[in-house]
Amino acid sequence: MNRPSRPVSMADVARLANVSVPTVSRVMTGAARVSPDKATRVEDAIKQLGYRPNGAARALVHGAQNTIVVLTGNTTYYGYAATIQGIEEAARADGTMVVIAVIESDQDDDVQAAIGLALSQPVAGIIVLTFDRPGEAVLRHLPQDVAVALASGRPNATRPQALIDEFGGGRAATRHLLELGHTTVHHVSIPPSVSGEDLRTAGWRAALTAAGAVVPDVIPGSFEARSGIEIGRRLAARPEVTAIFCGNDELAMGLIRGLVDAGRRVPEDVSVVGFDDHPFAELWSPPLTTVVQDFGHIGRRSYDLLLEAMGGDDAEGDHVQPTELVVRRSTAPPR
Amino acid sequence: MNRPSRPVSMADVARLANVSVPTVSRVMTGAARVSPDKATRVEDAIKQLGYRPNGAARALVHGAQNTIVVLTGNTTYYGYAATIQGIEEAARADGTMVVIAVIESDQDDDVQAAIGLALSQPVAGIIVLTFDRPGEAVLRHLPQDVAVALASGRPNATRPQALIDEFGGGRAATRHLLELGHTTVHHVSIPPSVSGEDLRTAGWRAALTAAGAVVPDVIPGSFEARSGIEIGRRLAARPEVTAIFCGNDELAMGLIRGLVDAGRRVPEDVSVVGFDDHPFAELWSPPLTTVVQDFGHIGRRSYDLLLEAMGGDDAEGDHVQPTELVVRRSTAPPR
DNA sequence: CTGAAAGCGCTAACAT
DNA sequence: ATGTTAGCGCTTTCAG
Repeated sequence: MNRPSRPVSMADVARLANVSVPTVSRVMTGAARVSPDKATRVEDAIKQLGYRPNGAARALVHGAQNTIVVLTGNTTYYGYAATIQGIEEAARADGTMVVIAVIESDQDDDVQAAIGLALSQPVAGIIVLTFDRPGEAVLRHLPQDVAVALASGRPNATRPQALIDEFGGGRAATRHLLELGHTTVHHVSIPPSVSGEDLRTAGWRAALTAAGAVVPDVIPGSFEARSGIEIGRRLAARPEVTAIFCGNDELAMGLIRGLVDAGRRVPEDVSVVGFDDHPFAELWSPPLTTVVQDFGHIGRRSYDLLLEAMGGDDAEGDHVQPTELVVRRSTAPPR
Repeated sequence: MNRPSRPVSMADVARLANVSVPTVSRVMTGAARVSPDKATRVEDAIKQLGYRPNGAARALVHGAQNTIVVLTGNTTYYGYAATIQGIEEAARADGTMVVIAVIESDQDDDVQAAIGLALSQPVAGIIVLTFDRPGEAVLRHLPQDVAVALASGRPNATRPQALIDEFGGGRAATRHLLELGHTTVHHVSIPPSVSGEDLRTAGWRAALTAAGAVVPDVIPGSFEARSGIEIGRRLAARPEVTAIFCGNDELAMGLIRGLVDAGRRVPEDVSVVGFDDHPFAELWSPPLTTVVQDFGHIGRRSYDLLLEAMGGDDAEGDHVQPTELVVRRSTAPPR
């Protein structure tokens, strides 16, 4: 494996093809016409030397145009992974590279370190996934002089964002349960991204209030199924709990698991609704009623918004992506 | 949102601090001592101007040292996401940026385009996730003059790689089923990364052969649960099928779903083993017996190997990560 | 300890 | 059409 003495530069190509460096550049970029004769010589030389342009040099000349950074939470969570996949698809179609920077802490110095590292790259713009606390922390530390777009569930007045209608989703889920005849709906929440309440929870509360139903205490959960299991076991002991709306599908699936383990039947004894339409939601037993959101679309959309922002348009492209309730078999009227 | 006229450069800082540009550089990098007086002035100026170093310029000077590229398949698959997470953690601890380039096609031109784009970045090295066909295609197109490490399931003589013992895992899963008393074990395979057989399948075959058991035809599946469901429904009609080893957990969970839908009980009628230990495997009903692999470890390990390769060490660091069978409740002796 | 000068690889502007 | 010159922002000599 002979590691190279020195990478092949444009000058090497020029020398071999017997032309000037700018001519090679013109052949590469197609910025100006080159005589067919020289063009061929250049192309041969490029092939022969295995020349690849140096992105750093290009970026130096006209400020990076083809790399963006995605600031995200733990990418093994389905929502992040799927959103990033959407961003990546859009970017790839555009010839843009995507740098992933994971930020798992909301400590100021961690966040600042990550941002600093990301911005020290030749970067054209940033997409922040603000689905959680670290995401929100990033927003507080982002310099003003970079193009930014958000993919998020919480409206933010100051940045263009691809927004999921979390409020509407939470409300729809709750209404569905109410319409089935449940007197009230309990709620297991995901950790809020800012202090206070996340919007899924707010939608739940609004639906309950509008219907004049009792609003039970929120049961705080994590993002993970494991916490759902435990909560399910606990709730199984409370016969008055007949309908539960969970902040995400992992929680809901875990909850069902815990409920069933403890002897409750779903949906006969307890109805459960999730949020996200995780790939496994449909395969769960029972198949999970949930709020569908198109993460891929959100990702692609946030990329488009970033492009606009990079173009200097101050178009506050608030675009709210509607959610849709999918009724499967984890919900039924109370007995 | 006043987008800046021009980004702040080191020269701006130097001017404001009344020092020369190299002095600012020295303060930033700590490459040489600077008088405390000037150092303070420089630091103040940096803060005041919100100066951030330009990575492209740095990369131009001494060839990118702090960005690596990960070439991967669809990142919404758990295995990829978890491996990438491992790489990212190791890289972050090291102050290295990670560029994700997704390659979903194994068409030569798609692969080449993606590689070209990735390498036009100022990149120090590449990690290729060769769990699938596109991953293997990448290997054929990778230039010789970049540092490369692989995270994969199939040994490759020419590159350092963090290797999962897929063969051993497949064999262990099959043996387990045989030891329970099943006369043979059927196999639903994931798509092989190269023509021929993947190593999970090979391990299955070896275990069967060693035990003198009949080797049934391989049932080809995809990576997704959906295909498992369909196969499960079909297999439910064959009472002689009492034990099935699936190429991954998604397939296994779908398979169980299909089996149960069609009236077969798991594990009473049919035992099922998966591969990967997907986060949901444990939560499935019944909890899935599976082969655990530590993707995070593989990711971190491949990063270390890349570092060695970048250091010029030709250490063919073949490191085989053992797999471990976890027996849960989806397997039992045949009736 | 510090500034001046040179150069990383490329592209844009200017002359031919 | 093509070569020459300059310059992107930074680091690294090299003087002093």
